[in-house]
Amino acid sequence: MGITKVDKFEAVINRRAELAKAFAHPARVAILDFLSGKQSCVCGDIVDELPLSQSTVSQHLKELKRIGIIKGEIDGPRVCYCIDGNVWKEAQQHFMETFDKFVETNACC
Amino acid sequence: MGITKVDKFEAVINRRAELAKAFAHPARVAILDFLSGKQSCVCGDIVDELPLSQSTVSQHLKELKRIGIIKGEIDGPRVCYCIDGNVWKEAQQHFMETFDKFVETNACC
DNA sequence: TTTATTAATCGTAAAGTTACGATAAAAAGA
DNA sequence: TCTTTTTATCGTAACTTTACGATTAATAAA
Repeated sequence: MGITKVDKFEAVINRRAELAKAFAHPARVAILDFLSGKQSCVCGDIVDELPLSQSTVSQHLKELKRIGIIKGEIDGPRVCYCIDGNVWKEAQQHFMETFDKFVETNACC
Repeated sequence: MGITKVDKFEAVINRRAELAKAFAHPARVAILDFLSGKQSCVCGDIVDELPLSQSTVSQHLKELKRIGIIKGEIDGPRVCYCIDGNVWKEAQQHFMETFDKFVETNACC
């Protein structure tokens, strides 16, 4: 099918999966890494940073915007992108909760 | 195409994306959440926890095993699953580095 | 030995993802 | 106004993912 049964899971679970999806492709990891390393908006040069075509990069940026983890603002002929601090924190919180839940014991395989 | 150009990115970037992929589907989030909440291996009843068929769950478990974040051990007719502590830590480290890199400033959109 | 039980694998259908070139749109600059 | 620059969108191809039922394999239980 290729269709994820989102309606069968709780909203938190789905949101967690969606936020993880932002980081689940090397191009998006590279984009987010690039943006998070800057102290201000990045205008224009994201495509030059990636080994992919302009349309493909644009598609990945669209997906990141859909998830909400980045914001884009039109600045003349260019577009300025940056991390959305609130969603970034939301993601961080989700992952922290996830990782903190596991406590290793020796009762295991 | 649907084929990710893994060869165009650094190994760290690709590994980071792969680890995120473990959390990028609600079924896998639910499985990992279930396993990380247990103090020992979970034998058998993962399928009952999920609103998906046995074969679909098995497929997700296979993917998680491929990534390395869970381990499976045969125990009679059942299989016991648990989180792989080392890979769990590896993922935690990757995400911590990722999230810590971004420092919010007011110079932005 | 025969019969459950449990999980993996197979086959397959449907939908999603990734990628690119071409085209369109929008604004700046000549 | 015309051209250039930049990004989004369209169209499309190829591959991947998700999902399920059916089957197989392996072990335990009767």
